[in-house]
Amino acid sequence: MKRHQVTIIDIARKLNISKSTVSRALTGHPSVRPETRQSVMDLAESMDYQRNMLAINLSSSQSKTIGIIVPEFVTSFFPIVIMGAQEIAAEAGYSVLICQSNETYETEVVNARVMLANRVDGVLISMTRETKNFAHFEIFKRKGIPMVFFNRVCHEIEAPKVVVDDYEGAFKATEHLIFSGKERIAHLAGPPSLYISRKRLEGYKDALRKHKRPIIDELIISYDLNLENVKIYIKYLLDLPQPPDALFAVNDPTAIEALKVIREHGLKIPEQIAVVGFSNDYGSALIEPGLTTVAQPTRDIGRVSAQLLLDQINTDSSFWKPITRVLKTELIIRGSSQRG
Amino acid sequence: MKRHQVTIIDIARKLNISKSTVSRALTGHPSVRPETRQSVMDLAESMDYQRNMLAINLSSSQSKTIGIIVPEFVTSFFPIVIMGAQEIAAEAGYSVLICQSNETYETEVVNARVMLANRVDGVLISMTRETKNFAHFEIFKRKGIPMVFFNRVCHEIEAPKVVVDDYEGAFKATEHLIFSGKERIAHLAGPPSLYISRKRLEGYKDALRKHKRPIIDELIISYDLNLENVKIYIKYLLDLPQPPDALFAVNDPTAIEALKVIREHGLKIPEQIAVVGFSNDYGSALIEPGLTTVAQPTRDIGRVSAQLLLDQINTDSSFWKPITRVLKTELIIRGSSQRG
DNA sequence: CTGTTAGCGCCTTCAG
DNA sequence: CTGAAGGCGCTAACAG
Repeated sequence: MKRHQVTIIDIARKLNISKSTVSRALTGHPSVRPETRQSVMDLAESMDYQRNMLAINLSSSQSKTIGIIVPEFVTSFFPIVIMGAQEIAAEAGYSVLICQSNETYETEVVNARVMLANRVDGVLISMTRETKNFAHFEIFKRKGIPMVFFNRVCHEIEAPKVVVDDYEGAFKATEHLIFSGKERIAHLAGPPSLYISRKRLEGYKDALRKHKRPIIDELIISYDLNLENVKIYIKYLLDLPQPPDALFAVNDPTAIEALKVIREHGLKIPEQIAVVGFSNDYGSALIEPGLTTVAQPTRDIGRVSAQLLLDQINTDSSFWKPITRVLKTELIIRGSSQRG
Repeated sequence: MKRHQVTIIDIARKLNISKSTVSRALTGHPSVRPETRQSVMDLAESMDYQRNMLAINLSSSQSKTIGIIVPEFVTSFFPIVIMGAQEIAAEAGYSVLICQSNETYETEVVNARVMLANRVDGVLISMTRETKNFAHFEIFKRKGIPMVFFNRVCHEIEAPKVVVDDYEGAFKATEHLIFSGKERIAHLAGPPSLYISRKRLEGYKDALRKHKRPIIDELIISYDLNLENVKIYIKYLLDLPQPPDALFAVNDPTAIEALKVIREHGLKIPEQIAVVGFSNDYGSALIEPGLTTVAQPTRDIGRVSAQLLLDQINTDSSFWKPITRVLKTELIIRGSSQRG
C-alpha cells in the first residue's frame, strides 16, 4: 500500500498559510515574501516534498512528454535514434513515451491511440512497411498535436520530416564501385513500396548513367527484405552467364548475408566481386572482410527530429512549416570493396 | 494553440445524461443499460474521444509508468535492456520513463527526483560506477515505491536484483577449452576493480582447478579494457617460450581484437590457438572464424527486471522479497574453438 | 440502472 | 503580498 505523499496542502497547514502561497513559493512566483518563500522551501526539503507532475500535467493540460512510434527494435537502428531523441527531450524537460508497431498497421493505430490517451505534446513517427492509410495520423493534426516523421516518412501528410540522403548515399556507393574499376554492378534493392528503396535505386542508376555505364536489368533485383531469401538471389546472380563483379545492397544486413553466401561460393572479395552495403550497422566493421557501407548519422536523426518537434511544440501552429531535413551520409570504405 | 479536447462531459451533454454514466459506459462498468452504453460508445467514436490518462492518473494517483535509470547509452547494452523492459511494461499497460545518469552520481540523484516527481509506480536501476551513497534510493523505499536493480546492482539496499552468472559463464568457457584438449589456457582479464572481471577470473581458475590443471600466472593478464593494448598483450603471450594454445578473453571486443592479431601472426585458429569471448556481441557471429562466446541474455535482463518490478507493484509491500535472479549464460560454440 | 457529490494535487484568476 | 474559490477530466461512494 502506498503511503500518503506529501502535498502542498500538508506544508501549507504546517506553516499556517494557504496552499496558493505554497504553490507560488514553490514555482518561483515573484510576489511572495522572501521569508515566506524560504520557510516553504525549507519545509518542503525536510519533508521530501516532490511536486506531483500528474497533477501539474492535468491542470496545465500538457504532459511534457513526447511520443515516439517506431516499427521495430530488432536492429539497433531505432534504439539509437530513440536515445538521440531522448537526450534532446530530456534537456528540454520532456519525457519520452515509446511504442513499437511491430511493422503492423493495426498495432500502429493502437499506438496512436495510446499517444492520444497520454496527451503527448508531440509525436515522432517512423511508419510500418505496410501503412497505406493515414487516418490515425490525421487525428494528431486535427487535435493540433505536432508530429515529425523520420526515416520511414509519410509523404501524404504535411509535417516536418527527417531523412538521410539515400539518393546521394547510393550514388556515392555506386560511384565508388565504378572508380574501383567494376563493370557489372548488381543492386539488391528493397521493395519499391519503400521510399528509401526507390531513392537508393535511383542513386544507383544515376551514378551508372553519369559514368555512361549501361543499366542492366537482370542485375537489379528488388526483394522484400526477408533475409532468408538473400541466399537465393545471390546464387542467381552468381550463376548468370555474365555474373556481376560488384554488388550494392540496399542495407547492411542484406550485404552481410550476401558476403557470407559469396564466401561459401569461394569467390574472392573484393577482387572477383566487391560488396557495398548501406547504414554502417554495428557488425559491418567486424565481419571479414570489413563491409564498405554508407553510414547514416543514426543518433542525429533522433536528435534533429526531437528538436524539430520541440520547435513546433513551442510555436503557434500557424507558423509550422513542413520542412524536410536531409542529413548527409558518409561512405565508409573497407575491405569488401578495396584491398587495404 | 491546442484546441479543446473532447471530454466525457461533452458527450454527456450531447446525450443528456450524466458524466458518471458516460464514465461507467466507457470503462465497461456492468451496471449500464446496453442501449445507453452503445450510444455512448458510438458518440465517443464519432467524436474521436480519447480517455485522458493525465486525469485518470491523477485521480487514481498512479502513473502506470515505470522508471529506468541507466548509466549510459554508449554501448548497445542498455538500449537493449531497456527495450526488453519496455516490452514487458507495454504488455501490462505501463509506460517507461528513461533517465541516464551519465555515470555521474550527481546526475543520478537528479534522475531519482525526476522519477519521484513523475510518480513512477516503480523503478529499475543500474548504478553509476561512482555511486557510493544511496540516500537517493532510500527515498523510494521510504515512499513505498518498489525498485529492482540490474547489472550494476546495489548490495547495500534490500531489493530484488537481476544479474548474470559471470562466474559460471567463465567456468563453462574454460571447461570447454579443456574438453577440447587445450593445455595452456591463457586469460586476458578485465581490471580487478570491476566485479564482473573478478567473477570471470574466478570461474576461469576454478575450472582449471576442477580439472587438475595448473594455474599459470604468466598466462593471466589483467588489463584496463582499452582495446588498443590488446595487440601488445597477445604478442607477449604468443612470444612466450611456451605460448598458450587457447585464450579466454574477458569480453567479445577483446576476443575479436585478439582474433585479428592472431590471424596476422599466421597461427591456425582453433588448431594452434583457440579463442573464447564473453557476451555474444552482435559482431561475434560475423567475424571469421565465428567467435565462441558466452552469451548474456541482454534483452532478458530487461524483461526479467521489469517483470520483477511489476510483481512488486502488484503486491503488498509486506510481501516483497529481495530475491536475486541470476540469469544463466549460454556457451555458444563457433569456429574459433572448434572445427565445424 | 443513473445522477449527485466529492475528491486527486496543483495552478490561476479574483479579491482583498 | 496572500487567501479563497474554481477548474483540469475522471473515478468512486452514496443516494435514489
